[in-house]
Amino acid sequence: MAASTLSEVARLAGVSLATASRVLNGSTRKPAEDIAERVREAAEKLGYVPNAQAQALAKSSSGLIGLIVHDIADPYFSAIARGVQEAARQQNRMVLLASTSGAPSDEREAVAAFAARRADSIVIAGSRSAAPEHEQSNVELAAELDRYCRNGGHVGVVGHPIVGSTTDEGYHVVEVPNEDLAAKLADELAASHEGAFVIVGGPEGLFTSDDRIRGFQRGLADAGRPRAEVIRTGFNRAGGYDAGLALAERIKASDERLCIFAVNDVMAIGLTAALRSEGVWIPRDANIAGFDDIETLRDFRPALSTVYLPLEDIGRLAAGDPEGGSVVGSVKLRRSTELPVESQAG
Amino acid sequence: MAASTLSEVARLAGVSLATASRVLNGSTRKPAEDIAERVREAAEKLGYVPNAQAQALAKSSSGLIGLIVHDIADPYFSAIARGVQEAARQQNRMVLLASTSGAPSDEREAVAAFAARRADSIVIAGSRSAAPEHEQSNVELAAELDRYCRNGGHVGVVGHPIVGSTTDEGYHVVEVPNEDLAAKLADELAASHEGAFVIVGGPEGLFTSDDRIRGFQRGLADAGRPRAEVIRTGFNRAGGYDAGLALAERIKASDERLCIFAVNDVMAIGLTAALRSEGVWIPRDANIAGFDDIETLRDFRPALSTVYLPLEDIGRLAAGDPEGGSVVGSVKLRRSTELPVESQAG
DNA sequence: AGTGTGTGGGAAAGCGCATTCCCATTGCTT
DNA sequence: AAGCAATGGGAATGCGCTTTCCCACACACT
Repeated sequence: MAASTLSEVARLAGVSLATASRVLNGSTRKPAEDIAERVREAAEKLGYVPNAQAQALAKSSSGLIGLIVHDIADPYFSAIARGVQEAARQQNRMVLLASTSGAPSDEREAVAAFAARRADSIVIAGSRSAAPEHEQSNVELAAELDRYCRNGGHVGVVGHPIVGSTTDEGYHVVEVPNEDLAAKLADELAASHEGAFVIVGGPEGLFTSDDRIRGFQRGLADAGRPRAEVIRTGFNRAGGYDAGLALAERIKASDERLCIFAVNDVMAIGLTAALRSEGVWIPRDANIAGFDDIETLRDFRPALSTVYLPLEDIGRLAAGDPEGGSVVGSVKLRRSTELPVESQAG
Repeated sequence: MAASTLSEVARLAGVSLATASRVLNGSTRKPAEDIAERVREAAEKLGYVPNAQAQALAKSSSGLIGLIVHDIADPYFSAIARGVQEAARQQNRMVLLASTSGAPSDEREAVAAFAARRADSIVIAGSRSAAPEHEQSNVELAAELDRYCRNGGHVGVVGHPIVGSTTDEGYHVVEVPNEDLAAKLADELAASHEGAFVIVGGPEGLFTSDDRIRGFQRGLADAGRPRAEVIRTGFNRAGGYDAGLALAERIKASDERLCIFAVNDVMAIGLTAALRSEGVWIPRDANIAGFDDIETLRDFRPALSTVYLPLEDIGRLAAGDPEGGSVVGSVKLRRSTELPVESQAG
């Protein structure tokens, strides 16, 4: 990646380095117009592209925003990424991407890499995990982030603060009202569903999942309904699918009508697919609700009852949109939790 | 983003800058173990994080891969992004992201920004457009890329070469057999569908779309079928939806059975949604096929006949996976293009 | 005419690091 | 024991740029 340099431009234009710099890369001092023109011409002729690395080094600000997600191909994360990307564009920065499949140790590595690149800020979008096997890595991650913040970095976290983090200067958490929204969802579902509820959740310790489970249970309790049974599985489509296979048995074996809450849409889709493959129809034989209101899945039928989350805004906020704002979601009741019409119910 | 520097570490460890550098950032020369240990201790104590910018400047290689997509939240692109991300990880690099909504002028800007950051390579994933209003921007984009390549950059393009590009050193196109696969799809569909075909394509000039249209027409011709009518619309869900609304009228007005090929899955989904909202059922009243076999949409029902594309591999290849490999897709016939069972046909 | 003020270009000092070159030391060889 | 290569640490240079400081000059003022 060799390219022509500022000093080449300066030489060709017959001016000093300082002048060339002032002309080409916005400074407070504006050289005379005739000189400026000569410099611009020279730059054009040489195909000069300023070296951002060198600029960053000289003025110690890289114009980079680091984004950490579990999986960029997951629609939940790609929606957030879009928001981050937009914010970056507005701030005239660029987004550095890191996917970690959720392992805190990978996240730590990513933070270190971002810190090495002197990213101006870091956005961590994946859900935090309090699982015992992650404890050690979490501590290290927290340490890495603290160090980053102490050195003047800004970090925006979606959902929950990093476990064990001590600093809070430069620290910024975008609170997602997972628990409240899940409670509200439970409440609204309880209004139309009389049977039992089952929750299909992610692995124990995953905050996002746990929050939604807790909220849902609270909502049920407030509505005077018994606690729902919780099935633990993977926090992705495959997890939902597995749970679906297990539940299909139960549904076919009894004639109790179940309302199943999968803690995210992608899981709900997997769940539905499994049930369908076993001959269980939604909403004929059971009800299903999800969470996130993923855009790509809205055309899915039966339309999924879910909770809308402004993912793009969340990304924007985490990336430090100066406008600020807070996260409000809303419950979307759709066909997947309607009572079956009599004529279909056979 | 101030942080402790190598020279601080060196001073604390009581060694020279050179030695500290050799210890901490893999060099061919390995200092003695006791000294190395002292340096590492000092680094640890100071929380030293090497400045990648400075390293890049010193050894002129940034470890960055630039990725340009139309929209990171589009599942097509996020799947490719995942592949790029993986390749980057293997190469020990990081991914710089840029979304451009498909405007060549934005793409040019992104390339310039990547060049400024001295990205080692650039991956351009969005489809090229030959639309007249983009002509000027395309020329500029090509120029920018040529310059980047001339300066030693590598670029990987998915699908088609940049219009008007002259260089080919460092230039690398991942060919996607859109046309052939579309032809094959048409061929297989022609085997079971007797009525007319309609193609819902993107705007004229968009290569990916045009290729698929051309291929589909060729496939029809080879199967001895008349050319399909082509409807031009947006290359996204909204475009598909609009086309669906228009087609619903026609379908309801005649009793001819249509097979509609939407040039990508997301459009096909929009199309289906529109038809459904107008009371047209798939596959009862018409057939629909898409393209891409987007993972998230596979659970969609009626299951979409489509063409599988190894998007992740495509991303990996474009990012310069040393393993190489070529892109092979395959036709997936599913329920959306099956003939309706008699009992449903009423 | 002499001093003051402002204007605008240039020289040079870093920013944090890799790397080349140099030199002192050590351990061998004959 | 003298001469040699090999080993390993340090000084210094440069990567490309920004920015401070300095200086020459032009103009206006008393």
